[in-house]
Amino acid sequence: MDLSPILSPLNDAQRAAVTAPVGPMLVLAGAGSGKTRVLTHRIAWLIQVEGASPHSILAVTFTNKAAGEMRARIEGLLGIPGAALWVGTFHGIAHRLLRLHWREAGLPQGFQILDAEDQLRMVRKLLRSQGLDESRWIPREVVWFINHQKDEGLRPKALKDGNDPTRRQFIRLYHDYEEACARAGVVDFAELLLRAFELLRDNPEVLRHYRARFRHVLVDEFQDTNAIQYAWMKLLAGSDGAPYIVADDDQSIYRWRGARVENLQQFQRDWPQAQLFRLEQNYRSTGNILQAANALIAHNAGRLGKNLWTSGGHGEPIRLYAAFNERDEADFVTQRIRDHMQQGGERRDIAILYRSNAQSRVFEEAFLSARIPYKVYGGLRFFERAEVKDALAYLRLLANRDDDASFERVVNLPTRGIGAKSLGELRVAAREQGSSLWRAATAAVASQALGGRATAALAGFLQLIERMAADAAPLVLHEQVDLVLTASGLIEHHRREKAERGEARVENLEELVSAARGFEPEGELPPLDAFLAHAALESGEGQAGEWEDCVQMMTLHTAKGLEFPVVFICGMEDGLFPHQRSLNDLDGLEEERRLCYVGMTRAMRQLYLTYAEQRRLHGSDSYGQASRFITELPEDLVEEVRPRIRLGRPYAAPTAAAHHRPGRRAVASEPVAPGMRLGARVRHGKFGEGTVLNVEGQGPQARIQVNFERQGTKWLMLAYANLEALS
DNA sequence: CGTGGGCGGATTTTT
DNA sequence: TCCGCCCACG
Repeated sequence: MDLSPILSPLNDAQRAAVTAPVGPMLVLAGAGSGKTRVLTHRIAWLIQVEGASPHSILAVTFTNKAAGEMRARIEGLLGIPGAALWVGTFHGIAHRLLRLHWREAGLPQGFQILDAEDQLRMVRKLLRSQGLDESRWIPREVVWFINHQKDEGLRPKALKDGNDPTRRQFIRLYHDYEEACARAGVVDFAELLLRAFELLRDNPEVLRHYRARFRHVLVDEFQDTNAIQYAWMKLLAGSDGAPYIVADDDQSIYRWRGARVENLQQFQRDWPQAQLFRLEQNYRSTGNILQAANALIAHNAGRLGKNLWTSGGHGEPIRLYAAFNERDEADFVTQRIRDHMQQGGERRDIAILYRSNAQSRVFEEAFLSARIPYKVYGGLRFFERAEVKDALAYLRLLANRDDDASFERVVNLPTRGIGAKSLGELRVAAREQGSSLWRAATAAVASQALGGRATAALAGFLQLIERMAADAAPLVLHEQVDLVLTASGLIEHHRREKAERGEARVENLEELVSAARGFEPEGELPPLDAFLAHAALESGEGQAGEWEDCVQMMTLHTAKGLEFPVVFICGMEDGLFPHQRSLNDLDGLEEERRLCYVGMTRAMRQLYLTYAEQRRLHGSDSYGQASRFITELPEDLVEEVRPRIRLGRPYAAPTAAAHHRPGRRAVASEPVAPGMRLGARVRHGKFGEGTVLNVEGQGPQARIQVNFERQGTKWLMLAYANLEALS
C-alpha cells in the first residue's frame, strides 16, 4: 500500500503524532503548526493502516467551517466519499443523535431548534407572562444563567438557591423556561448538548451501541470545550477508549462562554496513559513574528509550555504606529494598503483585526473614501435576518404546530387583525391548559372564546397554515418555500415596504428559495425538517459576493484559525485591548493576552500594531496609553513608524477635521510654532511632558491640546503656554 | 396597528 | 455616537 500521500507531507513531529499506536493521545499543536493536517492524516492512517472502519470514526469540531474542511481533506486523502464518517460540530452531532433517538431522549419526533434570538424572545415572553419587571430581571441575564447552567450540565433540580432570593428566582425561571420549551417541542443550543449527554448517560444500551461503534473519537480545538462537551466526550469514548485530542492552550479565548482550558489537565487525569505530542514548528509566520508572539505569551502563567519556531528567515520587523487619534490610525492603514497594492499585492492579503466590532466603522469610512473594497466579517448572517426568520417560522409551523415561538412570530405577520390583546388571552389559555398556543387557538376558535372579529381572524390564520401544509405536502422543498412566501403574504408585505429596505428583503426571501433549491438533505429526515435544522445550525456564512478582492476586517476572535500575509492589529490601547473589563482580573487579562497571541500569529509576512493617543468612542473622547502588550514585546523586534511629515518639514497642524477629510490636503501655511505638530513631544513648565493631540486656530488665537503624562489632557493657549518642543 | 422619538446601554461568538 | 427597544400617539 502506498502510504506516501499520508506520510510524506509531514515533518517528524507530525508523523509521530499521526502514526502513533492507537491509544489515548493529546497533541499540543501551536498556531500554524499543521493541526488540521495531523488530524486528517491521522484519520486516514487509522483507516488505511490500522484497518479502522470509516464507520468507527467520530471527528468533532466547533464550527461548521472546520468540519467541512476536515471532511473535504479526508476525502481528498482517501479518494473516497466520506459519507460513512461522522465529522461535525458538537452541536451537529448531538442533533444527529437526538434525531435518531428522540424517544429515548424524551423529545417529540419533530422537535425544532431555537437559535439565540428565539431563546431570548422565549425568555422575554416568559418574564412578561409572569408579570416580572424586565429591568429587574434582565432577559439577557436570565438567558445567560440558563445557558451557563446547561453548559455545566446542571438541571434546575440540581441547583441550590443558597437562600439567595435572586438566585431562587433565576432557578425558577430556568425551570419554567424548560417547561415552556417542552410544551413547544423546541430545544436551544445548549440543550442539544445536555440532552445528548443525558441520552448516553441514562440509556445504557444506547451508550453501549455507540461506544462499540465509535472506537475512534477525535476532537479538534479541545481547549474550547466546556464542561458538558467534555463530559459527553468522556462518556462516549469510555475510560478504556482512545480519544485523540488536539489542542493549543495558548489559543484558549472562549473562557467567557464556558470553555475550560482545565479540561486539558482533566484529560490527562482521566487518561493517565495518554501520550503527549508537541507540534512546535510553524509554517506560517516569519521568525520575528514568532519570536515576538512567544515573548508575549511567556507572560502568562500556568501554560503547558510550547515554543514556536520556524526554519524560515526572520523577515521584517514588527511595525508599531502611534496614531494621534482613531482617524489618523485609519489613514495610516489606508496608506499602507495603497503601498501594498502599488507593489503588486492583493487586497485579500490584508486583514484588519480589532478587539471590538465598533472599531470597524472608522476604517470603513476611510476605505470608502479611499475607494478600497473591504469586507467586514461578523454582521448578521443570512439565516439570522428578520425576514428570513419570519419565513422560517412559517415553515416551522408547518413542521410542528406546537412551536410557540414561531406561532407568536407570524400569527400576525403580515398583520391580519390578531393583536396583542387576543394573543395575551391565548397565552393565558395555553398556560392554563398546559398546551401550546396552536392548540389553545384551535380551542378558542371552536368555543368562540374571543371576540367575533378576533375569532374570525384567528380561524383564518389556522386555516391558512393547514391549507399551506396540505398544498405543500406534494411539493419539493424549494417549491414549498416558495409557496409559503406567497401564500403567507410575506413577499407581498415586503413589496409594499419603502423602496430600498423592502427590496433587499424580497431579495433575501428569494435567496431563501435558492438556498432551499440548492439544499441536499442527508440522512433520513424529511427534507423540510432537514432544511430547518440546517438553517438553525448553520447560520449561512459564505453567501454571494465572496470573491471580490477585498481587505478583510474582523475581530480578533473571528480571525482565529485564519492566516493573512499582512495583518494590522489596531486599537492597541489599555482599556480597549486589553479590554477595560478584563483589566482588573488576572484570568481575564491572560485571556486577552492569548487573544493578542492569536492575532499576532495570524500574520505570515508583515505585522503592524497601531494605537491612538486619543480615541473617540461612544461619543466621547478618551486618552489611552499604549497597550501593555506592546511593552511586553522585545524591543529589538519592533520598529516604530514615525508619523510621516509631509513636504519633508513640520506642517502647520490643521484642525483635526481638515487634516482627516480625505481628498483635502492639509493647508501648509506657516508652522504654528516649530515642533508643535500633531504627535510631537513637548514639555510644559508645570504639567510636565506630553504629546500634542490637536491644534486649533491661527496666530495669537491658536490653542493646542496636549495629553500630559501625569496631568491628563489640557487645552492651552499656544501664545502663553511656553511649551518646549522635545527632539 | 404602525411608526417616531426618547431612553439606556454599549466586549468578544458559535452553535 | 449609535443602535435597539419601549411606549405613546396618529
